[in-house]
Amino acid sequence: MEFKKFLQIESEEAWEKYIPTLSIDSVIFSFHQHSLHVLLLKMKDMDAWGLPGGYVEKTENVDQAAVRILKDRTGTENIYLHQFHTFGDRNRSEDAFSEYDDSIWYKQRFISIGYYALAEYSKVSLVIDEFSSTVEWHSIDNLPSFMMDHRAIFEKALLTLREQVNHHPIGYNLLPEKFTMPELQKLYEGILGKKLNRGNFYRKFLRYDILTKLDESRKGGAHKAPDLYSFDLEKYNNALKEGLKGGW
Amino acid sequence: MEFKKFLQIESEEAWEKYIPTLSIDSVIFSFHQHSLHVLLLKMKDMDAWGLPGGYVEKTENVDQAAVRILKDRTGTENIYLHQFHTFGDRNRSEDAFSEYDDSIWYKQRFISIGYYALAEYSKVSLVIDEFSSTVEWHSIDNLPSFMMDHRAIFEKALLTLREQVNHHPIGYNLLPEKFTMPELQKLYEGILGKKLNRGNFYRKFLRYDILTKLDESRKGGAHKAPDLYSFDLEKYNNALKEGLKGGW
DNA sequence: TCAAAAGTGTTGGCCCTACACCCATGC
DNA sequence: GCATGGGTGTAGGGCCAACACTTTTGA
Repeated sequence: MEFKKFLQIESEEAWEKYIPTLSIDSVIFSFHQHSLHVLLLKMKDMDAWGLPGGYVEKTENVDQAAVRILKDRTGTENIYLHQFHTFGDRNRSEDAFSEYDDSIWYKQRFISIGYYALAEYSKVSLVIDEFSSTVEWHSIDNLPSFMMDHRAIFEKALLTLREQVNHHPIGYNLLPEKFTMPELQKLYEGILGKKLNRGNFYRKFLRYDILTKLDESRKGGAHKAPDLYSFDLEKYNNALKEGLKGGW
Repeated sequence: MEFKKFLQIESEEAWEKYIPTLSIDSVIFSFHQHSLHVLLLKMKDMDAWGLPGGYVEKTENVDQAAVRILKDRTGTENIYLHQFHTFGDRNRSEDAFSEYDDSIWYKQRFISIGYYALAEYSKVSLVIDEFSSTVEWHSIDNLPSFMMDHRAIFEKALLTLREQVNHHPIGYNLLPEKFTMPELQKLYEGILGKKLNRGNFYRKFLRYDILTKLDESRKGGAHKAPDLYSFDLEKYNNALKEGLKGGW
């Protein structure tokens, strides 16, 4: 019963500090081991996994709250963050905390503002919170079962990412400073959920004229060593204003 | 002072009925007289104009609330409605109702969920509410000054419309059943904020293969009578799933 | 030397741009 | 008939898919 007691105490503080009825859920993406990953927490007294989230302090902007929550979980606030949808169905959180008293903060009806974040894998150090027993990256090709409507929130985030891939600096924020064409292509295939033609992808991206080819290649792997590239940030940002041309 | 008294009474009801801190603002678009219009209200004791809005009842879904609010203002609930952004800056509503007591409902800090609506002009009959002195369509090329952050909310709605023009049934919902190519083009030019080449627009849209050419033309105007078209709803919806191809 | 991955060449088709031309209508 | 706007023709270029070929690497 120790955890229940803890929740009771936290609950009292929450009513003082936060805007009621309102929460934030973050879908934090990263890219490593050839695939897109999403950050998930396992709650201490639940079987299912959930997205990292939090609440909005009475005196802070909603966007600031999202940054704060993200920093608490990843140790860094220098992460690309974008609001994508607000989830307001009446019953979306009603089955959680069913064994608790109705007056507990966590048992409210929450309207949740969804943010997606694009994190560079190597720069993130995962931080666990008091509510969770585990915090882990999960490949989006192999996800566990989610609590409440978090599956739908994740799906909506991925769909939004897909729609915005030509207008937002998605490649830049998910890849390390230096990367190869095959890595970039894998990232795009993960976001779009389909295979792309290798040669055509290669040339299409070069045609955008937003990459700098470096005088190095990725040694160490088997087979031919691929060239390394980085983004030309000025050209990249200019191109994104108009949107990268052509569909996927 | 009659209006102030009225607000006091409404305020007490509001605390009972609605989720606190949360509001909805709607950007209702229509198309007529060759240009995009947006529905605006003038508050009774303010100079500036505002977007129609409302609050979420404690027992309804947020999406349902948006439909209800829209119906109250337009007399119909058969309107395309889409959530586009949530506005949560701490100070966004702080200068409104400054001469009222802090305990009044309307003086809370509101986080507002923005919806855009696409209304067919001829099917809407404007309904005024008790807070407003005027309700009017305004051409987006000639807008008055707005209250609070409603200008930013409108801009964000228009930008979203622009980004989603290939994925959402925007033409279908803003035009009457039968329309001409020049009308369709004007609509697109209004949304995109730029002129398009006539002949190329014409052929590009025909190539989508989502229009039915009718055996009629729009008589009565000067010059050559343009052909009338309507959307082939089945083909249209299929095409939108993948998104209409090509940029603007 | 061989398989596999990376880089590059090639070809035909489609769409886009730009501009030009014809057609229909009200004045 | 003439100005105006609507419908259509056309030539050039760019992008794209598909596929094949060459190069580089580790085993």
